[in-house]
Amino acid sequence: MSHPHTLPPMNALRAFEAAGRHLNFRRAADELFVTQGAVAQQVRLLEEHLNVALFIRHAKGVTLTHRGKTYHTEITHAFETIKNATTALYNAPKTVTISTSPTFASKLLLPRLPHLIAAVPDIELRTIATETIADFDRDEVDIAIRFTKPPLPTHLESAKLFTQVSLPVASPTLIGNQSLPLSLAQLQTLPLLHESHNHWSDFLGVTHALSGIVFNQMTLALDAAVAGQGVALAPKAFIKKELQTGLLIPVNDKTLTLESSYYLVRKRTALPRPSVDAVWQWCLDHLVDEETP
Amino acid sequence: MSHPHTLPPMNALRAFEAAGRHLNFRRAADELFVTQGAVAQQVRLLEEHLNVALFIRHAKGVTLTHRGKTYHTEITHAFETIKNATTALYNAPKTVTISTSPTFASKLLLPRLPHLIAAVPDIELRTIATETIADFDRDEVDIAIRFTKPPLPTHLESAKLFTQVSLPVASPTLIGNQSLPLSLAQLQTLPLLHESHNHWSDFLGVTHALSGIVFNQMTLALDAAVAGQGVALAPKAFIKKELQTGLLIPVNDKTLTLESSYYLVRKRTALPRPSVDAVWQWCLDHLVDEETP
DNA sequence: TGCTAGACTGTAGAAAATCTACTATCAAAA
DNA sequence: TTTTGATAGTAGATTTTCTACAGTCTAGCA
Repeated sequence: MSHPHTLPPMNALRAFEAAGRHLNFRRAADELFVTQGAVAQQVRLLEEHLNVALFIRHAKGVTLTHRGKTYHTEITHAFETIKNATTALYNAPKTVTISTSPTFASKLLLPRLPHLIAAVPDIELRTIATETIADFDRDEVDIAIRFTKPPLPTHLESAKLFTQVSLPVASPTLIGNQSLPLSLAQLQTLPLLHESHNHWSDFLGVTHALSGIVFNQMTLALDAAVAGQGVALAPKAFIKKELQTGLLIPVNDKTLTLESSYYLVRKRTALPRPSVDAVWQWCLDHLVDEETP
Repeated sequence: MSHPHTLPPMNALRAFEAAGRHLNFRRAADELFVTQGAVAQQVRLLEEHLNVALFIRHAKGVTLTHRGKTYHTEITHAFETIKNATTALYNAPKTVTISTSPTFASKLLLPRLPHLIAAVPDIELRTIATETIADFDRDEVDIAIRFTKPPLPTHLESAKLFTQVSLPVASPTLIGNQSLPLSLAQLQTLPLLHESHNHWSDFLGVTHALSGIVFNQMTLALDAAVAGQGVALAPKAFIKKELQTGLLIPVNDKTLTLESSYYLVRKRTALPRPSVDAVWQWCLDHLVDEETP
């Protein structure tokens, strides 16, 4: 007896589809890389399962019965759908998603993005720049750039990009004619530009509250510093250009090295991801700061 | 490496389809009557084959990735097609095809057809009445009624319906006031109605050509006899009604029994065919002539 | 903070399905 | 009549698939 609610055996269906298309078990077998007997067996199995004669066996080949013909048309349709969907999946552009902070994105990643795109032309890049850490799974993030410190969970693979070394910097217009370096005392007479993490206290070695403007993103604090609104405690890696062009200058030689560093992070996975590997490698080659290892 | 031209493993696809529908491997496993591990394994296999992550594994269940979602929609479609086609096949009316000669059809089968249809109400009956014997395979004939003699090929199953016993019959109007029975000599003075097989010679025990009208179907010869146009050599089983109603009467008591008989014939087949069995049985019950075994 | 329940992963061995390699048949064509 | 090209059938080998079970993870709860 047949069970109307169960699908027929899939492999038998596949054999039927090929056999019905070729109207020849041997050619169908060749297509499926099996022997003629295997196809004959699978077709017989399907006919028994459905309890319907699908083929008429002649001495020279087979033909489909009326009902077999109808059934074959629909089954072929279904297999076409599967084949197309699978091909589409293969041919879909490989997307790689990079999660990072807005500051890292605007200061280091985005300026180099054209170069990255040129390096991996077949890959569709997606960048998620969020203040709060993105979830690898929920957001389908392939590679994250995170400000953290070891040890990382074992299911994550990581590579250090650079240590965060921060300098007190200001616009030359703010310094005016004061002679550099400024002492810490002199420094505190200037407006301090804070980022949400309060690193000025550490830098200055004080515990009391410090006045100044608080920005929730480092980029904003840097923009403010460039605009001459105060002194920012800026990670060296983020202000290379400003230092080079003289838009910002260190007000003294003291630096603050934080315990956390910037790491490239990704989930370890069983599936090979050549596109992710390529982007990962590009990041290692172009985002590692040699001067602040 | 993946082979774009080969379909993915069918059973893995089936597991993926169920898992994606339930978004839960255990429930998918229950639906497929396997264990949760089997589904997990099949899904993993598919992901490896396609080299695409289809599911995101959380601690509490799974969700589809973007690409998994797209793929799942299409695969579900394909499986729906298969399920519908299969259901349609199950629910298609069972057709049974009977092949017979036009004479047998008009004299014995067609008059009883309403009764047969009533006896097997779910079955769609198809009757092929041809002078030349129909091909079981080409014409997809399930049951044939054939005038033949043993032995039949072993791949055919057969049951004898009746022996063909022929009588010389004529319309009472043709006989007029001649007294019955007629001698063979008297008989030969009347017009003889021939069917394409020339049985009159055998009946009369003569070798020379006999005059008369030749019909290519027995029914036509019988109609001619009823119309008083001559004497026909008619198989008893075909003229029961005419004898009963007196439209035809035997002109003497001599009969001709042919070597061949009417047989019910069908191909032996591995597939169970309850509808064919039912029609076969009805034929045995209602077409066997007890009087001419 | 620790526990529990529910969900997935991974793996070895068992079970089942599938394939191969034949041999047997069949009928059209030579 | 023989040959050829096709399918059927079958036993045993091979491959796939499943089960069973131990491990890991995490949300929710006490």
